[in-house]
Amino acid sequence: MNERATTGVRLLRAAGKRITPQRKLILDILAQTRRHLDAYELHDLGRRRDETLSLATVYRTIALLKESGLVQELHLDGSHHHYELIDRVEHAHLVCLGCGQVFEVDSGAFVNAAQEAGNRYGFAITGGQIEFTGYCTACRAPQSEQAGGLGTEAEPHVLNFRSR
Amino acid sequence: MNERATTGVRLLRAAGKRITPQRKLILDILAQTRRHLDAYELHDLGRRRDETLSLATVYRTIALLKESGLVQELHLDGSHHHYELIDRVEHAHLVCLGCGQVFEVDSGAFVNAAQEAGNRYGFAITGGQIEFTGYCTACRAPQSEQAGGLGTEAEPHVLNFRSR
DNA sequence: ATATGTGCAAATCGTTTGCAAATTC
DNA sequence: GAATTTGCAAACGATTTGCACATAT
Repeated sequence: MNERATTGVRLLRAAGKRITPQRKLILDILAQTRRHLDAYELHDLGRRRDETLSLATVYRTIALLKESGLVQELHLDGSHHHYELIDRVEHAHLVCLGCGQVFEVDSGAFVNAAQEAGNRYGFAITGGQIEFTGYCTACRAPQSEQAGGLGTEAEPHVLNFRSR
Repeated sequence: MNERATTGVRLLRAAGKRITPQRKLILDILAQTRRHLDAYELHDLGRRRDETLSLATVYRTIALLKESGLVQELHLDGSHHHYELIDRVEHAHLVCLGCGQVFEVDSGAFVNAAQEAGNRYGFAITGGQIEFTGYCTACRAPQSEQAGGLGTEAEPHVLNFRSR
């Protein structure tokens, strides 16, 4: 079992929750998958290792992990949710309206701005989601472009794509 | 009819869409309401001026306005969507996990960070949503009870994430 | 005149829940 | 052994859709 999953198990146990094979399985899948998974995918992947895993358990486990602060719920599109293990590394999501891919980018600047905004309004920030829509390099090409290209274009980390 | 609503009508018309009393009504409500409305509220408010307005039309109109770029869909909680007329003023949302209130904070810092991130990755940003969860000043005080058991330990993550 | 939009009711989709059996502590 | 968790199927709430009628252009 992945190290991140092991950490998750420890935290769950510390929170007084029982450790079941289903919970371990789901944690492990979340821990070793780079993409943002939705409940259906989680169920699907889970069944490859435990055929009897039910969708209801997937949802209940997700809820548990959310409550325990281990998992973050994302709203990448209007129709359903995606989930990811909460990482110490803050990041923002860039959702391409052309191909549907989701890119993850570091977001130190956003976090700083958030911290500042929080302080200014007396609001204690515990988490959040930063998401931008737009067009990735590939999807931009066919149309008019804008001279925004810097010489050095870093490659964002590709995570996931989905058609609706 | 509100000025913002009038602008909306003009834009719709320009997009080759027909202007119906229902659409005007919904635009007008969106334009003069400060809160972020969900479909149900929109329907409810709409009916006060047109009793026959159907929920289906509300949804269809929202979809139309989204497509036309007039309305933004927000994911303020896990269960359903909220909508707001798109404004030129960028802002982030602070969602209080205690009372559920949504605070809007204007923030140039986020916009700058977004612009920079976009350039860096060759991603053309067209819109987005910045949302943070936490506790507002009023809800901050009452927050340490949760001692759900024997020796339960608190860890770095904020527990007790609440979804509505 | 004709394409488009509407209300209604039924359908769909993601998600939640009641219950009895199975499992963890 | 007691309390919790599971799978199943049915229930749910938000959103969508098929259809016949009404309306905007």
